[in-house]
Amino acid sequence: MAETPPADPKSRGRRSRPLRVADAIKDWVVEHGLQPGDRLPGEAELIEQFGMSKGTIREAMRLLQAQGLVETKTGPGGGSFVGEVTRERASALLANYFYFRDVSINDIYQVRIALEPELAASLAGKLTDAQLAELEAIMEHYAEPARSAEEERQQHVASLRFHARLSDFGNNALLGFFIGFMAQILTDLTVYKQLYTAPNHDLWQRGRLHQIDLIAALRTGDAAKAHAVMRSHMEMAQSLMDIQEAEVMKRFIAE
Amino acid sequence: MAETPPADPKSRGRRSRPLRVADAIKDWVVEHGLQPGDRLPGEAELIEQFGMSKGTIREAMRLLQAQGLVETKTGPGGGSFVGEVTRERASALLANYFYFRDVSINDIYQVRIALEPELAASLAGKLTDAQLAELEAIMEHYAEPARSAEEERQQHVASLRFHARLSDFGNNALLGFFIGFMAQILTDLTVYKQLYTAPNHDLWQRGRLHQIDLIAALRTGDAAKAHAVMRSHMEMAQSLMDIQEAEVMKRFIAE
DNA sequence: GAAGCCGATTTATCATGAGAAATACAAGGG
DNA sequence: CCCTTGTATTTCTCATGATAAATCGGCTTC
Repeated sequence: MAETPPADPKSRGRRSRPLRVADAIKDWVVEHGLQPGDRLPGEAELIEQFGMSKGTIREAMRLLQAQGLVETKTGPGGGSFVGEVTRERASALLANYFYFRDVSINDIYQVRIALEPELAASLAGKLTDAQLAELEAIMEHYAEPARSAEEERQQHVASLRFHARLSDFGNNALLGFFIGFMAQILTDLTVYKQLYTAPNHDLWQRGRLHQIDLIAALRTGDAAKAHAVMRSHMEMAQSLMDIQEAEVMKRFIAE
Repeated sequence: MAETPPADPKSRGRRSRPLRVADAIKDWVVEHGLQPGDRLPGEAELIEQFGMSKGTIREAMRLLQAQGLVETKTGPGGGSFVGEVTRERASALLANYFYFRDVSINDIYQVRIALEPELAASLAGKLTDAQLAELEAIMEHYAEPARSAEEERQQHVASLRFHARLSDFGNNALLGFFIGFMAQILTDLTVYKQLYTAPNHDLWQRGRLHQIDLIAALRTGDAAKAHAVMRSHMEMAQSLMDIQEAEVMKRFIAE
């Protein structure tokens, strides 16, 4: 139980020492099937095991920390722990990839139009009453039409939270992440870039009806209906957004 | 031009110093619009600018390095440079997120079925002759039925490369990444987990016809046909794969 | 004159030790 | 009983020096 990572990465390779130490620790976590929250050996132990200096070990831990694989705490009972890679963190890391690549709002909606109806259909008849209630609670945030740009923005953010929660309820983690990632990007764009500033009563009404219909279809288990409603909803949302051209993902560099 | 990052992150905050230094460097890159390959200040300069010790600065650089945002080289003209976040690296970082979450082959195919036809349709009539030729060249790798499990595996990998290249040709970087990510995961599963070991002449023939039809539809610009063919192809591939249940993404911890 | 070698220089990398900050837990005072 | 205070533990930060890696430029050689 008091086992510690193997000391072999001392062997000369082209990779730097911190990289090799990080590799060794990752392998060690995998082999021992450690779970998020489990404690890793402390700095002192690692120094002893690997026979390397404190700085090298610390740099290795920073590498792992940046990937969200470990978290460190000071104090008694502190140390390094296997980290929980949250969706937020994974999204932030992924956003780096898009920093130097142009992604327009329309690009995001091309993917949303393909994925969101798929999710809705697969969730029809599978949600608990509590989950449906939570979704309806979120909808309360836009039960009334917005009377200002600021209110409109808040409603839009709430609407995106609706989609993000829906993606959490599915049992397909991959699909859930992709949808959640896009919802987060759009949320950030809405908040920081002040998107969506033109309240429109007619579109608000149609959007709200969509979600009411969607909830109903989800409740009754009508997959085809859920798919169709979500598709209409996405297409409407896209037509609202595509005024904004080539709004890119700049400024989304990870934490 | 010889400007260097601001020295303000010395201010006391809750975030650790390396984190604040990393933040400052990222902001500096963004503000100055630096491109991949551009040189960042050397260690010595950063030490001076931030008024922090070498170790702290190095830990900050390791944080950025782990995210693929900087690369370092030794020697004259060496130093730290703005890094290129490749699809491989972004995929590896994202794979960490799925390490503790079960993702089955069927989950991957649920997303592929939604996305790949969308990509094919949007690419119809938009590919150059050179791109079409490259795709046909990849298809040569499975022009003949496989006669062994090993050959079958190689053909499957080639087929995945076909999809990955197709995703590169689109002008939607988001859609391209998602598809490329899944192709990479499936490739790794095929190579390391020895998936797809049962050659089947009938299915091989149908799969090949799909891709021939797809190339034709892409060439003539028949978006609806491209969409339909790709959908059939994905559904067939899924039926081949779903023997493997709940094959998870373990062992895909980032570099 | 061109190609290949080789050392000088620049840069990151590794090591060590001392001390500061942060935190949990327990003991003492109101 | 609650609040404060002390103390042990652990990471975090700093300072400095020595080492290794990689490249540039001049030199030799053909």
